[in-house]
Amino acid sequence: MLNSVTNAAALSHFPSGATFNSPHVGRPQLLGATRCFARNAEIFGEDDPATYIYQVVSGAVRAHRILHDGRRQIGAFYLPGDLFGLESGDTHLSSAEAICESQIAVIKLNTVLNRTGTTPDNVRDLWTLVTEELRRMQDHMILLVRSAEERVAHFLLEMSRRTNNLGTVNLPMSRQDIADYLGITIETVSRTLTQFEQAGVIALRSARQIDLCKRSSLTRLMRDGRSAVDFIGVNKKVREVMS
Amino acid sequence: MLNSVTNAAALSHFPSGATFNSPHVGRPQLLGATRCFARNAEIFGEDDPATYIYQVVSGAVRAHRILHDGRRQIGAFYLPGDLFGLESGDTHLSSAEAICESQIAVIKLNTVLNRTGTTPDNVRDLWTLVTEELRRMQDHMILLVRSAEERVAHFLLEMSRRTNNLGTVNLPMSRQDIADYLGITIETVSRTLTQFEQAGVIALRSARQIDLCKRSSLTRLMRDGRSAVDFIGVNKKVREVMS
DNA sequence: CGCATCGTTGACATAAATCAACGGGGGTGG
DNA sequence: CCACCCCCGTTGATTTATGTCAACGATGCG
Repeated sequence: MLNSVTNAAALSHFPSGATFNSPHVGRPQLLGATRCFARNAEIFGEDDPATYIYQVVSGAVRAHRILHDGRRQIGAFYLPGDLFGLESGDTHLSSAEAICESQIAVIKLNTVLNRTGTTPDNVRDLWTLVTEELRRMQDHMILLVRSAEERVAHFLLEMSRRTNNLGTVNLPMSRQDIADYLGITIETVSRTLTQFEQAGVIALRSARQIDLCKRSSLTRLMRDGRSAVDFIGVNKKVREVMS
Repeated sequence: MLNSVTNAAALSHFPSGATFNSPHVGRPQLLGATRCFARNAEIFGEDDPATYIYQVVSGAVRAHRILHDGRRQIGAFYLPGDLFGLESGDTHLSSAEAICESQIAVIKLNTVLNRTGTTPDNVRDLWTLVTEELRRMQDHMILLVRSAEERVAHFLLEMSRRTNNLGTVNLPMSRQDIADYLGITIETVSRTLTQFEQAGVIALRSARQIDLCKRSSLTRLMRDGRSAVDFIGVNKKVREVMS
């Protein structure tokens, strides 16, 4: 079923986590076969043998782990162009599910590793691939020790950057997905978005479609920790500024 | 200065983050040259070019990033045998510092990548190396969305496992280091340890030397989220059980 | 022995979780 | 096409874990 027409050099041109300006337009398909997954369909499960690596062709994917207390932590979202399934030794560390109907390209990991082991250049490409994933994960780790406001602002900017990078962000995922990605509750996500909207920083066209009206406010929030909602928010910092 | 007597096959036998039973005893030295670093000396800085990879020979290392608000997040501790400096693309993502006086072995990354690019087996070894680091980072990410009690319990068990795996843990790092690693404050670390001690779960021989008296309590705390301090702690769950 | 650093403890503030109720939009079936 | 329903999202009231501020104590080094 899997058609191994690719090679590692080709792989290197699409490092996991890279930024794509027009994710849905035609781009060379990296891996041989593609499979279609329905909304919420499992692509692979935690502890499944890590036989394949994957690339999103269309749609969106979430990778998650279930915690002992039943909570779900989403480690990453993958958008068209992104490679995933690297976060693994012999078995996967996370489950991966399609967020919406998605086409996923697939190739055997062994094929990649075998073909890679021929030239230093190919090894370097593989190295780039995984260090990109490491970078993404480190950034996410840092995110999880920031305030809820900062996490949501970061999320909006990240989604914008990784999709069209324009003023409007289209979110394929639910509030629960966002909450589990950011390590906060669905209520806090909702409240924070409302705060941003009341401050004129964003506009909610619909729950899944958000305009970034004052991108600079979101960026500033990241940089110096000042609230993006400035004189409207409820944070201590903000109240001090108001008085 | 650097002596490249190693090869990638040798590398594979000491994946980053592997568990070592007797970390301080002699083990084949992986990399050519070793350098000695004083307490708090910087091994490499964030955004430094990622020219080398490193292995702890003796001592201990912390890798950290400084957040915009001045806080410091420690991404990992490295103990004797651990490889580090992999968390990088062209430049390092973190700074690395010696926690105490440490001997660090060093090799040029290029040397490793060039030597690796000869056989598929070597590539597989390199793959193992970085996926180990990915695993460690994912576990750490999960840690950061748990309660303070769970974080501290996890830390104690992790340190025990990674050092002698016996009943007594010797901590090379300060409370501030632990706090920055776990994403909580130094006060919360201290209070949690005191709680554990009052519950008889641990005993503090000194601040840096801790006996794990009831390892099962710590493990249970991780597994089902029940407080390790059981009928003594102050958590809601615990109070419910008491009533 | 004195000092500085590190760690502990206490009182209080606050961000976010929890519990609960309500609203609204989109898809389905009549 | 309309209406109903169900899920998803929002909002409000309250609780709680952890942060913050402050003082004190211990430990080890010079």
